[in-house]
Amino acid sequence: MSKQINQSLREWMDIFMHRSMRGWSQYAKSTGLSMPQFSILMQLHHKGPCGMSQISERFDISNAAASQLAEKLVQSEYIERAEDPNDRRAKVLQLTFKGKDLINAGVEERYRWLDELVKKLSADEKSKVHEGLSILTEVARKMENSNQ
Amino acid sequence: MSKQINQSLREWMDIFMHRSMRGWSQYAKSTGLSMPQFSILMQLHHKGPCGMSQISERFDISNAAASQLAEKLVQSEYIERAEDPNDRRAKVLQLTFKGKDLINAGVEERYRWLDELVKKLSADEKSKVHEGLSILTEVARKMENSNQ
DNA sequence: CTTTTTAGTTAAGCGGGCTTAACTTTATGA
DNA sequence: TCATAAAGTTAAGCCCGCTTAACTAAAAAG
Repeated sequence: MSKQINQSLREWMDIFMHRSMRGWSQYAKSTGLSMPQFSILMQLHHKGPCGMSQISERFDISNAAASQLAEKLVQSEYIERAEDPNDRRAKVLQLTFKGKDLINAGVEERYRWLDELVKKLSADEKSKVHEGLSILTEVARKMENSNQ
Repeated sequence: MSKQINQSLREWMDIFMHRSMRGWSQYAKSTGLSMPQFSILMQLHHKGPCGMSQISERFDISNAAASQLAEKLVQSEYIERAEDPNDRRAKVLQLTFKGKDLINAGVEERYRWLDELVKKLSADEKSKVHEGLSILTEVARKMENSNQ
């Protein structure tokens, strides 16, 4: 049994990860942004506003590199860089509307692929998939939160 | 019902994609390879041996760029570049043992995270997850194959 | 059997990401 | 309060990926 579930998780991961990584990098390319720049937008989308140092930690680059990347994103109006009211040394980075639109369009594209999948399922299959995924998602979320 | 399943697919995608993309890019970095180089290894891992032109098509870069990237991977012994016996203009790129090891280690790392997840599930939950994922994987595989 | 097309390589040059080093400004602590 | 640490910025310089252009060699087409 434990063998079986591991097997199905692995197959699923191989297919889905490859597919979606390809999708994201193609989308990033189509926007004209480099992967590092695009990844910062994704990070802000996923985790919300943060400071410059969180970016450099998250991507394991120097503060200088983070600052330069952020500068470009500010120039192209995908993010906003404001002074942190609690610490005037620090900055708060967050997506502008333009930035949010860009990411959301990418997310939608990915969703569309999922929708195609769902269309091919019977009602019974849908409910089984739903059940399985809900379980997985919930436990994954718990793990993410407890790990930090 | 269709609403529900879409919802669960989306939540799941948001969490898992973010997590695994972060994992892969950190792993790529830890190997000392650039993302473009690493992606070529992933592609060969996923789809098997192929020619230079398939690489340039897949990543939407020029033949020249593909050739240069491949050259570096050959130099560092992650791939092998041989003449195609059926067409002496063409080359066949494939992973060496060293290249396979590198990718497999990354895959294993990702699997380990999944295993952590599975540990937190009850027997009943495991079987439900297994059932749902098997359905999804199968339909996804069919779609991949029919799309090309 | 020539002509054209296809697969790949090589070199020059551009632009981007990253690092280190030097600097400014603000917060913290002895 | 004065020294030190922390958050960001800026500039110089390196490496890398990518493109275009010029090329070789082999296959396909006429």
